[in-house]
Amino acid sequence: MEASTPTAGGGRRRNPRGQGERLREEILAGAARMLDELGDDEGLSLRAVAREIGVAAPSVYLHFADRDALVYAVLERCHDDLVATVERGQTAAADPAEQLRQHTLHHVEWALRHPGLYKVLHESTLNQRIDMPFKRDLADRAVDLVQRCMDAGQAPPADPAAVALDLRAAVYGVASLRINQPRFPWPPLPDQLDRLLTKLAGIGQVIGTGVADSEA
Amino acid sequence: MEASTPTAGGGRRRNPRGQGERLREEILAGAARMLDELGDDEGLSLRAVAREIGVAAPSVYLHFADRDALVYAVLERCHDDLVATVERGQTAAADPAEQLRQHTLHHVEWALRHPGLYKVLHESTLNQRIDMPFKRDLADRAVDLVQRCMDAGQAPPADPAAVALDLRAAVYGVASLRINQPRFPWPPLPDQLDRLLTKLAGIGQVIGTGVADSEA
DNA sequence: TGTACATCAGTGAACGCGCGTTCACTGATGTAC
DNA sequence: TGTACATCAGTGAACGCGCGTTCACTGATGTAC
Repeated sequence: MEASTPTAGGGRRRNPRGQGERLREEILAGAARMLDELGDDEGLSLRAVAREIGVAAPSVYLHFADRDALVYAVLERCHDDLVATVERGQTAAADPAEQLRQHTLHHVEWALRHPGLYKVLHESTLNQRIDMPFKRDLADRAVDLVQRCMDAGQAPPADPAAVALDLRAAVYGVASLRINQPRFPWPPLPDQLDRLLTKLAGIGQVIGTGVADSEA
Repeated sequence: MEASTPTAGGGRRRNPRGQGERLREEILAGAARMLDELGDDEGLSLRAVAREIGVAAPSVYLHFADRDALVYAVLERCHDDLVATVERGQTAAADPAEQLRQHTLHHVEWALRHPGLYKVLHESTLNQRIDMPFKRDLADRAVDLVQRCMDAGQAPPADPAAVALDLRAAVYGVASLRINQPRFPWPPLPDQLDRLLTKLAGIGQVIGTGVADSEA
């Protein structure tokens, strides 16, 4: 009922006093949308973002120091969303192995749902210019899950950091290849991920008997 | 002795009649150098390439229809070089398993030597715009090697295409992560690759006894 | 209740720049007669 | 041997464009007195 529609009729109403931060949100959302379409941070122009949300170009400077700061903010928020999605996806899982499975699956599914953003997050040249400490979050959670699989006897004992690292490389590789070569006839995702989990972490194998049983 | 130096003293001598193709080579080499430094095809400008090799910007059009055509040509040549390097690296190998090992190792080492080019080859948005059939070459060779490992009893029998696909994802993931996050303390490359070959393809395991022996 | 002032949320015009691409040209070298 | 012509390997100037960033500004809303 409150007529707070800011983008009614092509025009944009200025935010009320004290609500200047709303524009920040609009800029972030617009930039995220455009980055996801572009798949490359070099292609994103400040002016295009301003145009997209119906604001003058200099207005962006009210909230971001420069283009890099804007892209960084988008990526931080973007990574938070990825982590939240992965977390949500694994709450229903009964045991560590199933949690790791869901973690991996939801990670790649998020990537395929936001291919451009995933690319920018992991492959943009911004990575070389400045580092993004928030990225360690997801990596740390994966190490933790692998550790818990081992503790629960659902994965053979090994160095959890090394196993998680190999898993990370493979899972990222799967996501990135599918995004970058969308025309290639990739096999079903869950099967491939289960195969990788089994082979790289020993998930799904019966532990301690020497018998390797891999039934779908 | 022949004073054919084309870039002596800051100036560039026009190529002799019938040797117009030489400029094409210079453009390709210059563009490759710049792409390797940029790591992103969007950042490459035609004018910058021309400037780099000391030629007027319109001269590029004598050999390439537009910027995309230039980048495509660089990437094709670049992939050929990668394949040749990998091939050369595996000639000394005694058996298929060692060939696969060398193939993988030289692949990633080439990537780390030419990080920007590897990125552009696999991650540039040009991939979405046009496809690069020459890329299938390396993938096909990997499938072939896996098949031969299985035939030689150096890897457990399985679908070679699936095994090669998983290996490809993991190996690409390893290379790409190391390139995109150069500040991360990655473990030694050969160890990680051997681990992946063992786990994903079964290389280095004793076949047919049920005993999984993984000794370095 | 009035009014001067401060603050907030932006805007419009302008700057200098590098870009992709086009166009008509230049000048050296070969070739036909 | 001479000369007109064709070809080749480029070039210089210009076009229109979108970019990041700056600057002084505007106009609505709150606040002190």
